[in-house]
Amino acid sequence: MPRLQEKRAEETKAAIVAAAKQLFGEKGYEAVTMREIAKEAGCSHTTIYIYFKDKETLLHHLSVPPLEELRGRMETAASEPGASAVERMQKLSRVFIEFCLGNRGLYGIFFGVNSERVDTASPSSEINRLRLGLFNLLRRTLGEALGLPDGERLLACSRIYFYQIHGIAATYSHSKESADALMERLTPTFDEAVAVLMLGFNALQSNKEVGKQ
Amino acid sequence: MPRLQEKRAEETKAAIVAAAKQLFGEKGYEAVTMREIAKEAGCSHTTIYIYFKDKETLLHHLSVPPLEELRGRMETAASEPGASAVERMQKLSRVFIEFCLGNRGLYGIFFGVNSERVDTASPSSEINRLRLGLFNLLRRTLGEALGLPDGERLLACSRIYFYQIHGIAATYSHSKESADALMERLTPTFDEAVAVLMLGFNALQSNKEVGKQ
Amino acid sequence: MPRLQEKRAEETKAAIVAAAKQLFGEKGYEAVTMREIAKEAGCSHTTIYIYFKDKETLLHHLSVPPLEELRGRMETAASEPGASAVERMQKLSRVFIEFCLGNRGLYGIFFGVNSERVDTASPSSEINRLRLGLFNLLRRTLGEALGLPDGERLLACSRIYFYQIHGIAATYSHSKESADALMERLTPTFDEAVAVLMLGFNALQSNKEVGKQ
Amino acid sequence: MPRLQEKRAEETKAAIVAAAKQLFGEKGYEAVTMREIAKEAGCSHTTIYIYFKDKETLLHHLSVPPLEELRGRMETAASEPGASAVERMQKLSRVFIEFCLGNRGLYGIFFGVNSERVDTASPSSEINRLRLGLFNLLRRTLGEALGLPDGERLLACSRIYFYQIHGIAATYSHSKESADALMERLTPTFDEAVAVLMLGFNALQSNKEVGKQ
DNA sequence: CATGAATGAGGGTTCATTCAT
DNA sequence: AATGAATGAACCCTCATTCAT
Repeated sequence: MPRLQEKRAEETKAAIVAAAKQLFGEKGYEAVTMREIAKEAGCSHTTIYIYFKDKETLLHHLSVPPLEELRGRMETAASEPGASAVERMQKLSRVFIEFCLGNRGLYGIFFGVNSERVDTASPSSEINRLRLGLFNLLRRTLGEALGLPDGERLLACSRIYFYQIHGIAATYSHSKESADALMERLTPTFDEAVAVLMLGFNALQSNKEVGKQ
Repeated sequence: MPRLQEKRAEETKAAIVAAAKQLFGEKGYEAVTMREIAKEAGCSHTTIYIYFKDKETLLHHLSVPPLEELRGRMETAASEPGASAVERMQKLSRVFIEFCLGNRGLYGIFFGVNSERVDTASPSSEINRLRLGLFNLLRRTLGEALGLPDGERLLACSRIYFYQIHGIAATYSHSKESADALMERLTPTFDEAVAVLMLGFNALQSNKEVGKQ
Repeated sequence: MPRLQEKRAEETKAAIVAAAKQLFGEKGYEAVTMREIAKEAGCSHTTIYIYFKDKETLLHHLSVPPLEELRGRMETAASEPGASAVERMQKLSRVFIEFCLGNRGLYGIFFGVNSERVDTASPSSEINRLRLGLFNLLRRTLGEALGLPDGERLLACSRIYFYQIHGIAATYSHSKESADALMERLTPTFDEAVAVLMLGFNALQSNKEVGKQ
Repeated sequence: MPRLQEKRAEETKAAIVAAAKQLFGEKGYEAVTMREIAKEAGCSHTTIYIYFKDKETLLHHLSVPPLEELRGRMETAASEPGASAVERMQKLSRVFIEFCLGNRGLYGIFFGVNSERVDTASPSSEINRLRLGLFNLLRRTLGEALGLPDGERLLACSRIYFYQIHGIAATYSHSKESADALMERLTPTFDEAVAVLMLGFNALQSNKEVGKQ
């Protein structure tokens, strides 16, 4: 009954993942060394290679579950019943922002980086797939909220919307304040940002329709 | 006649700065080596150490002038006569975005960075001062455009505005497309983003005023 | 009933030896890892250490049987009835060459080696013994083929003969072609090499006898 | 006048080359580490990278000059006036063998290895070119000595000849005796080997001609 | 002023080997 | 008997930096 050993192994792996997550988050992918991660995880640096083929693989194993959880939470927020369009978008945005602030530096890895590796390998492309999925979810939800069909118009609005929440995350992703503190302090601002955008989108819409007449 | 030597020295220093600016801009701080900079500048890598204590110092000496130039250009844009409020903000934003995309790697340094080093050294704080200056310029201009007095209200709007343009810069700061190509392709979107925000701000204003009545 | 266990153990050991033999043969000693051997043998890499103190020991335990088999086959070839002297030597050589090419990496270990380790351990000396045995077999057979008594003369001829077949083996021991392919393509050349040597030995003999007269 | 520095640099480089030559020779390419070489050369291991891009480059820079010198010496031997065919071949062979024994382990690198890298890069291919050049020189000289035209016949003879001298080199390339000692002790045998081959080639020739009649 | 030479610290990764189960 | 977990030593290589000229 090698249960005990198995458990130990999973603990080690978890410790590695946790350490890597924290360090990547704090200092960025490149700046973190395998040895640092190992020390933080309380094991030898070679042990990491038992569980992860290399540094990049570690990163990706680290990135996928959180991103999938984020997707789940965003989907929930997007389909919340009995909420106005604006409220839904605000919830969606809060979920996204909170995730980014809770994962700090990792965030930079998810949404920055790697333009040059998009095409190369599979691990990276899985992240890209997830990224794209998030963006599509955003677009769909925004389309419903604005009553816009798929198309250039909606795409442009989605981009603008994405810039906004991406900008929020980016702005605070290096702050020393905790995610909780930031959320508490700034949620009104974030909500207002969403409200402003929605108002603006609608106003633009009206203008154009008026223009058409 | 030490004039000649002095001049030569100035030239060398300028070459180093230019090379570093370009390379940091293209590839980011970490990815550039001192030897690369030296080769691009046409001197030995040891020469760099004559003018700059170390790599980081070089970076900071390098960051200030572009940021100051940016400030200048933004100020010009902000005070352009005979332009509507929206147009002024759009110009301002384009200047900012173009700068960020044209300086890629540098951009990450100006607006990302270094929570842990903000307090350490002085050069960093100069960057912070400049950063703050830019934000104030933005706020002032936006205040004028919206007819808002200084205060919480304007601050919130400025933040939201900043998120937007920061998000734009962040989104494309890792793209492989050239700054020019990106600007050509996306300027309409960027302008629209500004327009949407302005519409939204105004709409919010009206709502509130209506609410007050 | 420890019989069953013992049998299982024998099987495992045999599997390890077989795997190691194949892999060392294919890729050479250094290029093969213990884990590779274990995987090929269908056991854990730690199991290997139950049967063999370390990698080197495994190598030596591995080397002896093939060499003994080679000796057996060479003896058979040497005493083939109803064959001319030249044919016997050709057969003998083919057996040797085929063995070397079929065992590639191993070959280098048998005949290359390790000047610095010859004296260290005993296992090596067993290999040396076998090596010597092979050489003696060669000499004896050649002596019969040439009608030469033991002595300096025969020794010199044997050496020359050995250089030839050793050279053949060495030449192709790094080729990527399979042993079979090489044998098919080059057997005529190898046979001719032997024929040339035998003709040469005989001619030399005649010359000397003529000289004596 | 940086002459002094230049001189120092060349000394260092020479020391590295010498150390690498010795160590590669003693222990083989793979078994030698850059740090070992550096220690032997009396410098830091990073210094090696100033002069040589990487380990393989070092090897090749190390291999080419000796091989070219060998070629020169073999050409001289091949064209020695007033020598019989056999004598010329003997001289040629002695030069080759002496070189191999004098360069021990390096020899294994020149004439063993790297079938798999023949196609990859340039450095390796330069060695291959040299190797081929030597073989062609051998073939040409042997053709003249035997009065054979270019063709399959000569090619087969050349191969057999090459096996012989390659076998000699291989046989003693791991011996602990010095090159000089070996040459002194075994030159008669080597010469005889050549003589036997030449006799054999000629005899074979006669046989065939007789057969044709 | 400017440079080539030289280095130490450290990067990711591999591997034979040991330990606890 | 057999295994998975874990490790330390070592490998090749890079880089910012210093020293002597």
